Amino acid sequence: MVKLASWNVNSIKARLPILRDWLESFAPDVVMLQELKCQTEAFPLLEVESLGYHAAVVGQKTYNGVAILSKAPIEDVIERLPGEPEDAQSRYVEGTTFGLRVGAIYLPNGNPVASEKFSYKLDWMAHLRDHAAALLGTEQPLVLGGDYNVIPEPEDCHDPKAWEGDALYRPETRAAFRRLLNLGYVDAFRALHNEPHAYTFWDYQRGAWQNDLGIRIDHLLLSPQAADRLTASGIDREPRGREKASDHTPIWCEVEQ
DNA sequence: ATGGTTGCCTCGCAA
Repeated sequence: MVKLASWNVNSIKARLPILRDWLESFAPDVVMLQELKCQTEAFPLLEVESLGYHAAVVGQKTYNGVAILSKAPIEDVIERLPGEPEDAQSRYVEGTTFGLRVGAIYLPNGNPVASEKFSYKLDWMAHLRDHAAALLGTEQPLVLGGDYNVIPEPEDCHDPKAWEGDALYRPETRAAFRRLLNLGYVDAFRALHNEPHAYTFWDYQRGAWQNDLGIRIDHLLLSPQAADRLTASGIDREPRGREKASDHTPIWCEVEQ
């Protein structure tokens, strides 16, 4: 069994105490991290290695930044989304570990919609789709996980009306996410859970966590060969309730070896 | 319609 997780930590430095506790207690084999908000050289590599993990890190000062942690070596790492070779933003890292091809994704937020940020998001999603399609051709078990900044369906938020017009819920955004699924990828959470209002992100503001006013925007997408082996999935709400929490909480799945 | 919060790092920007 391989236990994989994804977590937008909203600053690796600010989250290090919670991350350390969670790695020890939850003990995932593979973790996809987003929003490191630090340069690659500033990543706490020794700390992570002392907890028993290898790491592939693509950092950036102040913004973005992604990593894969794994209890096994990570091979054949790529640090950019193919098709976005000159992307100045660190939003993608991919490698092979435990016999799985794993991609860690921090998809652009895209707000405000009436700006170039939204077209950047849609372009990025088109490139992700192209790459995800190419990967399927390899017939490997694939896990593309991360903060997609996409609310797939109305039941993935508390109040769809409140999200109308937002880049996370725009029809173009949801269609682009469906185009990814339509290639043959499976949402590891939705494949095994049909309950609505299961969230992965709660805003720091307006008591969103206390009132469970969240959104489900972090996803683990599995290729058919990985989905065949899916045995469990879930959302670990525990870290979101802690002091100095990230605004996201970890999602996870288990696949048979 | 606005503001509320966090993290960066420098007092504004992104989320």
